[in-house]
Amino acid sequence: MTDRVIPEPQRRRRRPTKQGVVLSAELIVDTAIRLIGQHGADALTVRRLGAALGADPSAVYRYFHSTDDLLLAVADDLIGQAQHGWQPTGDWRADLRAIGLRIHAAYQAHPQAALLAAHRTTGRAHETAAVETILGILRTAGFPDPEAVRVYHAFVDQSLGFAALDAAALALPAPAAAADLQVWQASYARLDATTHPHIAATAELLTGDMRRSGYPYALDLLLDAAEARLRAASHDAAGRSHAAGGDDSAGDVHDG
Amino acid sequence: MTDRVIPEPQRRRRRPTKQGVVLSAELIVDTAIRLIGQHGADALTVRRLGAALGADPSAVYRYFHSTDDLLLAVADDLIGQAQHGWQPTGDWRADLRAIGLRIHAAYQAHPQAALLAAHRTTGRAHETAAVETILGILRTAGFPDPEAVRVYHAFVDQSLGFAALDAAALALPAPAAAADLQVWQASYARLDATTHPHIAATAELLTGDMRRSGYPYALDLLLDAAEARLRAASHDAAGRSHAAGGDDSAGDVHDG
DNA sequence: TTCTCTCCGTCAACGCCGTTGACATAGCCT
DNA sequence: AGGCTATGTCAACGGCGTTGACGGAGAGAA
Repeated sequence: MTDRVIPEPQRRRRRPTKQGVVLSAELIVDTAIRLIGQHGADALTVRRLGAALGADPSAVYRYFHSTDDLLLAVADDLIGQAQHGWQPTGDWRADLRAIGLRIHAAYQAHPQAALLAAHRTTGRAHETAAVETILGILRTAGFPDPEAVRVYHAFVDQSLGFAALDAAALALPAPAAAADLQVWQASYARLDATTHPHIAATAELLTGDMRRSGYPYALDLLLDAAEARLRAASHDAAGRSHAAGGDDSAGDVHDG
Repeated sequence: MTDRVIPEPQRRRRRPTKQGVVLSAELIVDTAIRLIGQHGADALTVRRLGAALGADPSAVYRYFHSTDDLLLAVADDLIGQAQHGWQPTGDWRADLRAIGLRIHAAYQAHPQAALLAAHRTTGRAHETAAVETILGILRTAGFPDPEAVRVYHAFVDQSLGFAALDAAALALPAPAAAADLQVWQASYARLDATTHPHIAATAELLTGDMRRSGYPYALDLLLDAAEARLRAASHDAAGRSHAAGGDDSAGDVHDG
């Protein structure tokens, strides 16, 4: 059997399962998300999903080609969730910060799906809308196009990178997650000060900080640097009509 | 059987397998990395690993408690590869930049393994050495401890996040990778200028920039911002003994 | 209403997987 | 030379994703 899936809009017959449930792709996706949220990432198996649905596990294959296909469908929901209800304020820095935090939060909410989604380019409506929004914020703020594109790239990939990293931590099987957390308290907090003086000196700060995501701070650093480059670019443009463009590192803010 | 593992340094008897191979933790890790690199992340199963080693699959459990334990060893090995042969120059910014690029490069060299390993905290020798080195660079440069820890966290997670993201792109099956790349040229380059004006205006720059990793640029932004905060902190410390600190976060540096 | 077609839920089975208990033997220490 | 035990091997368990075959149920046509 090469393919037992019929696209959702073409479905006509809805037949209840033995336990009286009427299946649909949406119901299966929702149930999968609920399963992951309630019992952890490793709770998502086709057999358990079938049980949670009140259907034979193999019925899922009438709606999705594979578990990967199902997870991508879950992921597709995510992109929309990150943008849902957002409104621009006109302050480019505040807007970018809000978008970054929303992306991060949306992926944290469904880490298992985030792991698959973070590194794919879909080209679908939600994604292109986000790209357009972010680019628009940067260009309207006054970033020259080449710089806007570079900042866009850094911003998006940093957001997705952190999202995937933090999601991966959340998506770990329970014992592995516990082990990772223990490492900081059990291992790093007890390293010898003679062999690891810097860790020993900051152990308490470290264990406190590593509990949290490093993303908000890293995001602020990125926005700091972008703002500095924006100022340098506009000073350049205002002060001189002939060339003197911001070089690679934009090191010098040669103005008052 | 609760535990059949004996720590590597305490091993005395080395007994060849039926096929004449003398096992060791190092050999198993190397074989695992080779397996992953040759046949993808899914190729790492205990049974296949045993076959590749020329040993019974269960022999692996004489060296690692579980596959997760083995994976942590793989992760630490990658960290070790990144640090191998590196020497500090004394210039904190150049040193951090070099370390970041090395981490990124080491993971790119084994993208399939990087996907599995990038988000784990191992607490093992190579990892603690790297943490100690990076913290040392920051504290020696003059970052106050709380700031040093935050910058460390942002720096490391940024490196690992980008490494994982870029590794994922490299590790995609060939057709999927081609599809992802095509999206930028086929989909984004042809979006309607009326619905997506910013994308349309920068399409050429976008397709050019998205080919490359955004990490080097993002790293420079992070170092820019860190340098600015370092300067602000030392000016504060030098110019004023009473408080008046930087507004944003980093409020109290009641140290020194 | 009845007939027909085919969708789709179900069952059973396949071949993987990680892991573990029991066993045997080879290598080291005395 | 002999014993201890570390360590490689074997067999088995329960779980996994997936698929082929089947039959009952729903919808449209007459």
